Amino acid sequence: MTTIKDVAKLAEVSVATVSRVLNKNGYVHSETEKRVAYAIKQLNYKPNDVARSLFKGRSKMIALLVPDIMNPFFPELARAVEDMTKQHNFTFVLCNTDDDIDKEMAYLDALKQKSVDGIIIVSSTISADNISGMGTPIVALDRILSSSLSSVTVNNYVGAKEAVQHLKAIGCKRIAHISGPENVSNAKQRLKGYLEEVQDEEWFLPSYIEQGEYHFEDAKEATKKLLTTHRDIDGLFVANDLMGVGALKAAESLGIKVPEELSIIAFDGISLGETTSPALTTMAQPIYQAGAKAAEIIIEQIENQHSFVTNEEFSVKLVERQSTKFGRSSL
Amino acid sequence: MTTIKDVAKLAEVSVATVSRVLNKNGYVHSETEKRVAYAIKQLNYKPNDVARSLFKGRSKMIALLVPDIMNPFFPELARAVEDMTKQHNFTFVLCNTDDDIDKEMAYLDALKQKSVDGIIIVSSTISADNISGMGTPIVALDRILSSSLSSVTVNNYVGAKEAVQHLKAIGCKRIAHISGPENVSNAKQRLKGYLEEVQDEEWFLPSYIEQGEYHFEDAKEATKKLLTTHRDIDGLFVANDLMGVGALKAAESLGIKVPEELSIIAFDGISLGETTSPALTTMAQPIYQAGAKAAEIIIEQIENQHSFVTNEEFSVKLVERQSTKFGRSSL
DNA sequence: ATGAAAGCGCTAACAG
DNA sequence: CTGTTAGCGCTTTCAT
Repeated sequence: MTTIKDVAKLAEVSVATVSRVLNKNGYVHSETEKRVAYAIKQLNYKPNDVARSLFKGRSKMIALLVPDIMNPFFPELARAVEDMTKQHNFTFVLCNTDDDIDKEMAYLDALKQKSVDGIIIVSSTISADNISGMGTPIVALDRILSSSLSSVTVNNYVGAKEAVQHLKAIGCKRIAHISGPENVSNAKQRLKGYLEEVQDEEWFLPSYIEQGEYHFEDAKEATKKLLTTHRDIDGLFVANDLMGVGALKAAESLGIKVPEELSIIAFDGISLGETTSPALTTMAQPIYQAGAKAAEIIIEQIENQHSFVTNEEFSVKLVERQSTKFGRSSL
Repeated sequence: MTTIKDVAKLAEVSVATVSRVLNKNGYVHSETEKRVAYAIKQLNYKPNDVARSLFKGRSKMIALLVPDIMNPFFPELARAVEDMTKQHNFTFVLCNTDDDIDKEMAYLDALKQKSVDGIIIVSSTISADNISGMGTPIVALDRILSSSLSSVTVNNYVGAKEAVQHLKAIGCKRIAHISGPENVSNAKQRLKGYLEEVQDEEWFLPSYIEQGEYHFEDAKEATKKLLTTHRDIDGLFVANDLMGVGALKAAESLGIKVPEELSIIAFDGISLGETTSPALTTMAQPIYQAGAKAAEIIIEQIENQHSFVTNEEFSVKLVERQSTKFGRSSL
């Protein structure tokens, strides 16, 4: 491995001078600089990041912790964070936590020991205590962890209301909800939005709500149960797209036609929703923008050494595909 | 930040002794050990990995480079690598390359500068020259890069043949192929397997092969083109599942019923194929096993400092779902 | 404009 | 069994 010493020797200067040209700071004669640059090229020298990190206490790394890398929502989000971090010359590290507090803490520890500069985290189990005194900038993404932490989210409550309003608008008379995990802030907000829209309807029953994890299979089972007990449901708002395709499958297996007999709308706007038949109507989040924004915030905090709490909330947008159909009121 | 010195001071020993109990090597009196352990707990001390890495020249990190994190195949693969590396106390780093040689080289450089211990790479652009003299163990996964490199793959050729044989067995008379990128080794093998099965059939035409990237949209377009020019095709072998769902969508948009009028079989066995209607028949790879095996190999190479070339090839298995249907011969 | 030297936190001889 | 010390490769005062 070639080190700064080798370069110094070849260029016949001290290591300090090499370091100066490497970091473009301090004075160095243009002649000397040329010699050093030449030596660097000659030896194909690359500075050792580890040594640099040790001295600086910083590593030029940013990590993203996500609960489930197999849910396509998170790769899309990760993609955005990756692009933005790379653009600012940070190395991007993606960590999968299974929404398991132990894994999360293990990662947080490991990352701290590696002098990671900033952490973006999607979590529902971490509390403010867990991260106080980390000494590393942290921003919450997709889910709110604590009011003392910067966050980037979408307006889940309003989006959920709009989803239900859409179902009403196309003529649905009995609207049910497959909700997400109760400990996840965005699932709670989506449920709240749903409730706000339906709780005063005379047809509403608490059993119109079926809960599941943010997984395909879970949603399939939940939907089957729901549709079996309530054959009169003609509209379904599902907490996210991954569950939405599960709901689609469940309806199919029960011989219920979507959208003719049942309209389904979900939430997220991931591309998975475009691959199904019928394609899934959804409240689309600006996923890429959200990820990019989180990255921007963390980079800002890192580079300016501050920690103002910023809370960014994007809004979601109805994307009509084939799983909802206008004119149902004529049934 | 609390360092080894703080612990030494509190325990009233030298830093060497603290280091000894930390690494459980060398002799240390059990009394002293207790004092040190107590001090460590007291201060909640965690050794600084950066300093450790600098000294050792190793970082306890393993990286996986994948071409497209948005293709669900890779998160599944990543999941396996992650589990296995974590199990051996390595930190796992996932990098997205877009199959772009510049990004790949940039990552390889960055990872080397961070003293990453081993790299698992899924690539079709990297050549042996690019990685010779990296000094870091590398293993190729999913795609073969060079005969001098350890690799973990599946038997694409045989799998492809079996896929076509399945279509024949259920009575397909005109079997076409949507192939993957021509520079990707597994796509080439799958194409070869297809050709081997069909080239001597009297109905075979070169235009029964349509090529595309490993993407949903690409496959959709390719399939539309294929099915529009050849209305007599009744069997379709698609290079991977992501493209397979694209093909499904294309057939739907042309009003061609799957599997009644057209049987479709793809390759990979990712869970995406279970979410569509009809669900996708596929040649399933042991994705998790392959990822885990690649991780095992790299860990072996790291821990035993050797670099025997190992080539592991798994076989694939037919998973019949709804996009292929028996009894087509009676048409 | 340049070099010498201290030190980031840790480990591994070496000496006792 | 324990402490002293020399680095790992780099950056940054502090001299000159």
